Amino acid sequence: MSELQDENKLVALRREKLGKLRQTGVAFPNDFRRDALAAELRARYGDETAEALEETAVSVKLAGRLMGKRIMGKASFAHIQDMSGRIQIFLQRDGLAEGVYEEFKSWDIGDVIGVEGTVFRTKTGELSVKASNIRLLTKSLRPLPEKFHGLTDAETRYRQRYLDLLMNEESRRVFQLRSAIVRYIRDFLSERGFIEAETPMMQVIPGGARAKPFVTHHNALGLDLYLRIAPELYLKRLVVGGFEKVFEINRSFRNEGLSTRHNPEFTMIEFYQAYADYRDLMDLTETLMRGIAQNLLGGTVVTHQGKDYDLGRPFRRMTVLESIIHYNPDIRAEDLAERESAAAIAAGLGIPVAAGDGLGKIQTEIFEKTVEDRLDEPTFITAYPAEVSPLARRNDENPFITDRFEFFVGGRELANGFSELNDPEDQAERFRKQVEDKAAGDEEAMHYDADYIRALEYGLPPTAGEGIGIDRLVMFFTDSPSIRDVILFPHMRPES
RNA sequence: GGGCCGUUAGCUCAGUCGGUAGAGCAUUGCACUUUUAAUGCAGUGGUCAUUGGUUCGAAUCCAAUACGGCCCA
Repeated sequence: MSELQDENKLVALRREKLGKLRQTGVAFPNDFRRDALAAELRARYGDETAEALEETAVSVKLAGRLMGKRIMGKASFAHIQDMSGRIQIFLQRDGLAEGVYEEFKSWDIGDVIGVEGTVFRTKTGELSVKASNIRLLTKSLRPLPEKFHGLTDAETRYRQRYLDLLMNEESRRVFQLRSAIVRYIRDFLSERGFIEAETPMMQVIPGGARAKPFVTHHNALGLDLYLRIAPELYLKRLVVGGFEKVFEINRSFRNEGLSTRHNPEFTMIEFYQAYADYRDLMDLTETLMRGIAQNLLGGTVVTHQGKDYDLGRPFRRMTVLESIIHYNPDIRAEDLAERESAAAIAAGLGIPVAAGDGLGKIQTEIFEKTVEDRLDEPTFITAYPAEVSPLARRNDENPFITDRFEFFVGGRELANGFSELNDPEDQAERFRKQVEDKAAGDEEAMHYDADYIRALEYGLPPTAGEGIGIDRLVMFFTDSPSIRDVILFPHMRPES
């Protein structure tokens, strides 16, 4: 059976129409130029009366996709949608050149058309364009989803995002807001003197995070390479090189499962500032979060999954240990201070404790299990154990912990920052510990990065750095329950 | 990786106790010069995810597989 016969009849019919277009001229013309967008017309003429519009009779050229068609004999209404939104067009047989109206009647919903006409207001008050000329610019062969219910099937929305964007205003809003958030962050840092950098995504030694990497292969070099799990170590090399304020917004890759919070490739911003510490970055983070809300959402209150979060109030700050005790009134500080008693608490919570796990690791796991998802209000958690923070600077008073924070809101970690470890000998020691862990079977443990140590030996100025998960940040600000709703093309298993 | 749920027309969805497959929208034809989920009349459209099993008979019951969703790890 040929592909054509096999095809849906709706498609076959449209393909026939395309065949006729090919015979009569250029089937896919690209000589139409528009001079207006739907939303611009609404903004400029939305408040003008029908009489005023009729008097000025403003001429416009619009282009967009035909999204609705109402034919009433010798007159028709239709809606076209462009990147700014929709607007109605009105056509009368006698207002168009000979035969054009009949052509229009044969066009299909989904076709891309160009319209010339004048702005007016209909009897029912809708701002519209009365067409004086109309052209088919791109024939659409496949029928769009239904006009009223639209496209709701999650799988189709993710696999065929173009349909989702075409049909769902909410989806357009999410990705427009995502773009605005990224731009805001870029401007925010640029205004503060940060330089934007692009560091390798293919790395010989994957570093900067605890995660399993993807492996790829370079044929000419005969070399396995890893897709980066974080840009961190390269950005700090740039600080060594004198880029004292530097940032990067781009993809990292982690070879782990998929969920509503994890996509194998995800976008992070990391930024580093010399002569600053983790407290400076907490302040900066607070300013940034508040700024996004105020500038892009119009106020400091963010609604996420049915709850309101006021980013206008100062964010709560507490240490890992304080938070454990706060959320677990039955756990005593003394019991968290010794490995043995802490391990007993962990065991009681069903957390598996390995022989090699130190007190810091155990504390962190108790924190993750009993506190993280309850950190609803915007909160900085500080004082993470050095054991779980192999790149962070130790606290001056208490070397067991680091000068580090994570930022949580809505029960999710959005950011991780710390004063950077710039002692090359301590860093080398911690890499060696990671290598031991890796040898003992910890697949997420870090590699020893000798070049990074060499860079530190030249001297990394005292620096603070931070990473923010852009996808999760966008989830929060766009009220999206799944990371797939904020990634244009989320990872899916191949079809069939 | 585990548990639960889903997959029926292009889209959104019904489908009772196992008895030859339904609606709305879209689409086709006709009518209609201010409609907006246009309207009226008449049509077309199906590998019921896939494979196997049970049965006289399977969209429906059973099993496996694929893909997806939610929850858990």
